[in-house]
Amino acid sequence: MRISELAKLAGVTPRTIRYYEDLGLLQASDRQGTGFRYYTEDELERLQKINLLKTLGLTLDEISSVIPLLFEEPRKLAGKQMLLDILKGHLQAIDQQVDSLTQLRTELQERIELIQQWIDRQASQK
Amino acid sequence: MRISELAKLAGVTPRTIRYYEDLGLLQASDRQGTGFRYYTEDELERLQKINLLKTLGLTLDEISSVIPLLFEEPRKLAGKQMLLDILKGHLQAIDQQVDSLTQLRTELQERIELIQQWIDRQASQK
DNA sequence: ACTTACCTTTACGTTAACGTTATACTTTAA
DNA sequence: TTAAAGTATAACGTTAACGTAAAGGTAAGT
Repeated sequence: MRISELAKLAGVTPRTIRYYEDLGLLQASDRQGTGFRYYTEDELERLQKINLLKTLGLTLDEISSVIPLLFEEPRKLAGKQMLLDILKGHLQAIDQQVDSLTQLRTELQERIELIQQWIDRQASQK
Repeated sequence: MRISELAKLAGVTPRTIRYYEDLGLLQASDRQGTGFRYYTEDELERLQKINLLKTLGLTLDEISSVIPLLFEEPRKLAGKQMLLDILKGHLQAIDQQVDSLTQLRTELQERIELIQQWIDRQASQK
């Protein structure tokens, strides 16, 4: 597929895809010289993963350091204990984020009930 | 306390605090004319909440719409069913984000184990 | 070969969220 | 009451993550 189709499927614009290519985040699977860029399902999957990481609050810079660890073949990554530590660091960050979200969730829930009570009380008062 | 102390406690700069004031996100508890701004624990708590929401990926604009619902007294919010719906929307968004994080967590975990196996295999091979 | 619809690069523009001066004013302590 | 340390406003600067417009190149069908 070409760039516009990929863009639609991923919910972004062609400009965004080219921008990611400049950053080294996403390469076209086929390209001859300065011709059109062609993509496959693999690039779509990778792009969707990038979008997911963005909604989780990561910058493109941070994503650049995580994405390879998720898509590169293990044997190319192996031999580097450091990478394992980085991944484990991300794991911890995720756990902490889940904790924060869970706490915020509780707080929101309490607030909702409080306001609901207020509404109910006003309704029964007239 | 004054602006610099609040800034330190919250891990931001004074500039950031004034910027939030411009956006209507955080008001000083005491202010005479153009004199110094004074803050209390309440503002610290609110500022920390803002920081939390930021790490969760919300923009300051989005935070502006959530913060009042968390800190305003219920009776001022009541009477507006709409607000309840907004809060419930945020609840759903949080649940979805937790799901995404959980899935990413699993993926990371699998990756870690894969790489670990590779390292172990290489170690036992010499 | 030619049209049509997309695509290419280049380059300047935009917005959010502050950083960084510069200049003047407030507080507090001596 | 004056010196030192912190703070005030105003205004221009910066970076990330694209948007947008211009000028030309490509691919596919006819």
